[in-house]
Amino acid sequence: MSQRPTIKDVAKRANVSLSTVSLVVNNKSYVSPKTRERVERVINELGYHPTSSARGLALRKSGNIGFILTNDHFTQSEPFYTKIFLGAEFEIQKHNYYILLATIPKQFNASNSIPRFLLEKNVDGVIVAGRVDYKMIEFIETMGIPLVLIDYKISNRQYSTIVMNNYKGAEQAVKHLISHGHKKIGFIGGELQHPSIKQRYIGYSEALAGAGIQPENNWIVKDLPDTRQMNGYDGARKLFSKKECRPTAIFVANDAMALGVMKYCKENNIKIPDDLAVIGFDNIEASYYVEPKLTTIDVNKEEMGIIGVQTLLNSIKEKTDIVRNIHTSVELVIRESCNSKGC
Amino acid sequence: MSQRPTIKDVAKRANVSLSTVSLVVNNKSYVSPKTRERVERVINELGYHPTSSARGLALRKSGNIGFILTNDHFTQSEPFYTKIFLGAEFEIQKHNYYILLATIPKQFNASNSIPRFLLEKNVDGVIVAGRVDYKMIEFIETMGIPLVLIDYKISNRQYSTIVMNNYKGAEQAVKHLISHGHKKIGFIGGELQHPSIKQRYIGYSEALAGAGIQPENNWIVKDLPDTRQMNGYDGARKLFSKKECRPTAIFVANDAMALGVMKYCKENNIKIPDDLAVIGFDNIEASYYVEPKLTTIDVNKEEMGIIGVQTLLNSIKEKTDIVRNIHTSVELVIRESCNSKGC
DNA sequence: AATTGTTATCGAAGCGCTTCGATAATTGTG
DNA sequence: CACAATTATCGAAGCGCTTCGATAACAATT
Repeated sequence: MSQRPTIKDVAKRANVSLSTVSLVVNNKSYVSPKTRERVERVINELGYHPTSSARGLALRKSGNIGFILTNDHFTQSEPFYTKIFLGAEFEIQKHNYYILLATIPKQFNASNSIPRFLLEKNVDGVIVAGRVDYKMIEFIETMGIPLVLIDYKISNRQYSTIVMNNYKGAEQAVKHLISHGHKKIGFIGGELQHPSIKQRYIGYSEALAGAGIQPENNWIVKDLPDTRQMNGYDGARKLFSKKECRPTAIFVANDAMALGVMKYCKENNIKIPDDLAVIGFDNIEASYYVEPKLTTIDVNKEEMGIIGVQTLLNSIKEKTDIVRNIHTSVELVIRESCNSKGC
Repeated sequence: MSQRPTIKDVAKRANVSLSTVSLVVNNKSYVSPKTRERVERVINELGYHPTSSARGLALRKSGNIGFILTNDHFTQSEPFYTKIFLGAEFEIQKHNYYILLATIPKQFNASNSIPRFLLEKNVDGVIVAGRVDYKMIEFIETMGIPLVLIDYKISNRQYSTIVMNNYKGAEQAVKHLISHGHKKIGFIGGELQHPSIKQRYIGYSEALAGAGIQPENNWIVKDLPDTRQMNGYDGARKLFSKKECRPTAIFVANDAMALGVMKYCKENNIKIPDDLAVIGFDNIEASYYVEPKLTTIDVNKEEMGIIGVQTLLNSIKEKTDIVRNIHTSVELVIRESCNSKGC
């Protein structure tokens, strides 16, 4: 079984020195077109690929980046983080890096939760996806490793961050409702201290303001304890308990709650979209299977991963600590839940 | 900013040679307890960790193993493969390896679907999870890299394989029904050419035989085109269209179809578990949320990952090509869908 | 006391690559 | 045409580790 070829084999066969081969491979410095071409041919003939550990040793770089998330985020059935990871994985290939994935427990514990690649300094940078214990972030910071956060915004601290454009998504949703003639557009949401939800609420408010609509207080439910489906149900009940001047459309802060709203409507004979238009946010899988299909805002998860990688790689290249905050794109997906004409 | 310590720093500080430090770290050969202790102390003081690329270069091993699955498997909402990966990741840490994950398209294409870690020989072994294009397998084989398949059995070929114990699971399911007094126990399943489903059917048959029960043909539907929910629904319809001698219990070959069966029953006023006991297989998330909660067979996904890693690491250590076929454990989870007394 | 075996430590070579500085070949300039 | 500047190639050192073979110290056996 022949060993895989090394740079030496290539050099010998192409009748050049090791250095020249290396220069060709990394296309650096001056190499004449003839020799470059010859070396490249030999590389193809032999199927030569540089060994990453040798290269890593010489360059004092690992060629890896770390990807950290909590294991409950990773295994949740909505493949949100999985898709972010997929985007990252896709992008990283182009840059000839590898991703080392580490899942950590929700409760961080310095003695056993630290990914080995950090201890061994086997990564040139780290992506953290989703909320993790802040001590984890601190640890990475003290190691001086470039860091990018995806879908996790830490206020008061300066980290490069990739988040979806919640504001714009909300705005689009509301504009869509307005374009259908709706004027009485309600909002249902909870956990307003959560930055994403807050941005969605702001987007809602400003879109209305932009259209010259002054929302009434009883169109709005924003004191729900969290963003689960049952709270959407409760929110709808609260909202419809007040008889006077009901909204004809509702922007719900996420799909899970929107499903709850729809459930309430079904049970109370409120027809969607005829009596009430409903629009959600997130484009979870269930939003497609519910009856009627939910119109919602899609988040480009893969893009979040891609941009995350690009941002991290930039931070690795430049040595300065530029902090970038990026809002990734968001898209209205029109289905069946708000086809009504507003009244 | 002080560089991270190397083996040299440790040696100097502990007043020994590089070799001795290396021997301590890998605890090989003879080192006197005193020096060992001293070296270890210095290692802790400095926070020394060997650099994996240097080690990899010297040992001509990467210290990585590759984990390959198709991207649709990875992103499906039931986190089956994700959990297998998680188990693998958990186990690999103990052995000081890293996992490099690569997702490949369903349609294999030799020019761009080959994970980079294979081309660069940057892995010491590979795990393939779930069905992938056979050309992928062949490619790995020709590279002479140790390989373990998880949840993917290829007949006629000899690969180490980790699959759940479908036979035993089916047997347990049927025995559970029998223990509730059921004698007329039906089977609904499709895609019998699929090895897992086939094993489940065999387990069903033999469990009945073992109890001295001769199943009647019209208790059994096994010609469904695939294993999706709607086929379970259809299967139930077929089964209940024949009036004579209905089963009092059904073992459905997977939860998805079981859900379909339950839907049919609900629509046709067949009460579960009173009129009909239903048991599924897989323990998907929805099986917990359905009404009544589905009794089913749980598959230990993490264990599959763990055993997969152990098996692969064994193959890497021994140079011989021992082929191991392992059936991982499976567990009855009793919920609400077969609490009836059989008639 | 001489011989053998065991235990402990070390020096040096080598793993496959990058890169600095030296040198050689080529081209451009006045 | 002489000289400088540019382009092309190479040798050697070094990245941080493992390991072979040598040597030394010590213990056990005749």
